[in-house]
Amino acid sequence: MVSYYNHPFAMYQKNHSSGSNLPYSASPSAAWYSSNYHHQPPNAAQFLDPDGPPQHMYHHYAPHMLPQPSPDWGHDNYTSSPQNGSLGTGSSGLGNSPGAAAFLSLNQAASAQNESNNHHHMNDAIPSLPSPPVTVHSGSDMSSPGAPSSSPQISSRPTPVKSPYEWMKKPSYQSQPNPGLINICSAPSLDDFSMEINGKTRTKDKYRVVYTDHQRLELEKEFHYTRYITIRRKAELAQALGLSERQVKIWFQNRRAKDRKQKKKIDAGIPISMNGQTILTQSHVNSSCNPHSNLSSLLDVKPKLEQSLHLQHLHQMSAMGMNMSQMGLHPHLHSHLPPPMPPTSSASHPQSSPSPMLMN
DNA sequence: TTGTGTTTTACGACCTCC
DNA sequence: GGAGGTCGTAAAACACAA
Repeated sequence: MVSYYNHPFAMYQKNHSSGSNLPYSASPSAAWYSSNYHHQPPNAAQFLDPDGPPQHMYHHYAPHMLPQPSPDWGHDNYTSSPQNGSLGTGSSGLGNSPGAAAFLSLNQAASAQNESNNHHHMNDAIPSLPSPPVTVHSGSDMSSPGAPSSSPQISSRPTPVKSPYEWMKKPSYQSQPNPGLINICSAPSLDDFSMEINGKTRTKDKYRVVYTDHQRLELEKEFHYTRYITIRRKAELAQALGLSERQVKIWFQNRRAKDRKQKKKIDAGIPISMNGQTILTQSHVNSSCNPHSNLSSLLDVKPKLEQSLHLQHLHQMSAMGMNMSQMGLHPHLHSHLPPPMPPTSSASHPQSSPSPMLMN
């Protein structure tokens, strides 16, 4: 079973083929293997100095300071109106497919990369975005404060679509009118939120909320910039997405865990396949210096185009010698070619590796 | 429709660091 | 002590086959 459903970049594409349990074959982990896995977590000082990370922190990650991908990169077109069901109906001239828009954005980014310099990828994109589910509580570290309303309509995901354009008709689960307003108006007080489940305190409203496609997209994009988000970026992202900082933090933790899990699968020799086509194996990981391996991260951006077309375009870009920078992606995705294999010890055995806060 | 498997949020336990 | 890390797990949400 292959499900791209939950992948923020593939949120519009449902793959109904069987053969793999992985949610997306060219997973972020794949991208990570090819570009990021050698990075170590920044230390505490880096996190704790939002305004002045050490110089090497910029080397590691500084989307605020580095040339940013074009704001078009998946934002303006198909994430422009995640709350009102107008996903993909933005200004893209490439049909109404959000994926197509996303893909177009990549190409636009390639040509407009210079223009994207000095732009913060989130700050550029987010302000124009509609309000995501609004955090109810002023505190930034509450549990699920930004959770969508308990309305089943809001919390349920979009109905799986059959037509490539079906998504245009059906509002996403998060595309209900003013979910944030619902949150604000109907959310119980903090004291009313907790309840006991098997002796554990959980939120009463929902055991867990389902993040909107837009939220996951932005989180995923941020994750591709860096596996370890800084305090500053965490706050920005939380505010931009209407999540609490705690939610952002936990999302990154879970995301890293997911990466490790997938890495273990790859290390175990379990190929990651898509549409019955094996596209990521240990050999792919080992050959991460291959230009195509950099492109593997782009496979996360699964547009609503036919995948073959998508892959074709990627290969075309590759053949044209287009690198990540030219496509407007974050420099460290391409400037730090990793060793053939990521240091498995650091990823899988935290006890045997330096703590993130040890890293300097 | 139902059962099963996977993924996604969220948390607790425990760790290190400052 | 508080921050954030990993690890393991619970349960909701979801996909898909029977």
